[in-house]
Amino acid sequence: MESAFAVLAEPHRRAILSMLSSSERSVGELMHHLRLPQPSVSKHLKVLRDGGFVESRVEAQRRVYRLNPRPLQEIDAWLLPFRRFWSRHVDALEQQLERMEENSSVKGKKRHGKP
Amino acid sequence: MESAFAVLAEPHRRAILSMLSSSERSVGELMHHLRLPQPSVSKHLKVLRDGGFVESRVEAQRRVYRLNPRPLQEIDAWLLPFRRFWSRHVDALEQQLERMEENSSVKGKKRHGKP
DNA sequence: CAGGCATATGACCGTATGTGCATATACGTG
DNA sequence: CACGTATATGCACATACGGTCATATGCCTG
Repeated sequence: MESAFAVLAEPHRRAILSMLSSSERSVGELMHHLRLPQPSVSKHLKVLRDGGFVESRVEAQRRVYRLNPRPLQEIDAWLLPFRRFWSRHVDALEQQLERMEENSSVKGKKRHGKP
Repeated sequence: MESAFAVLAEPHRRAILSMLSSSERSVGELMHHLRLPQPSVSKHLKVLRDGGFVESRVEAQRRVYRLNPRPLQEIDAWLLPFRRFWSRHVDALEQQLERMEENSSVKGKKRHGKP
């Protein structure tokens, strides 16, 4: 698993993180919410653990998982240069859209025809 | 490809986006920088196009690609709830770290107790 | 119009990944 | 100590993905 993004590529894993952002949860709770068999949940949790997204606490037989924000903070940091980009280019993009509109309305067509 | 995160899971694609954040580039330029065969570059560009991350402009035989910030903005938006989480918990985490420090310095990375 | 450059697309292959099932492990309780 | 609950792990399988090679398409130039 090379990057935090690869971990987040999986919808169930994002769902787990979202659930954990509101509060800690046991595997059973996650399982119930996600409507996913327990082994799947455990495996996703392993990926999340290995990626540093979550940590677990043992509570009797339960493992209670909680969020660890660091990897998400790294993603936040990765976005930084792009934020500069889009704040610089907001107006340029709007102009671009206007140009596209007045230029043609057939943007869906793929010009593959042969002459 | 179900999500923007899946698109970003690929390191070469992130590299492409980073390159495009500084300026537009032709496929050839990207190819040269990434040291990747041209078909690979084109395929990654297709994924990025389908995901809305980039747009291309035709310039003679060249296709010049530029960044489209929207999908990245969506990711930025997805991070919002987590930002609230980590700003709420920064101090808690610091306390946690201090506790761990004063508790023991030999715990290392035990995480997976083996019997 | 032929030829060449720039890019896209298709087929094939090896590998990684998510899922399901079966099972192992750990813990609490009678 | 046997049993049930809660979670993790190993195996098998199908699928998706990235890389490579070969080829198609598009455009420019002589």
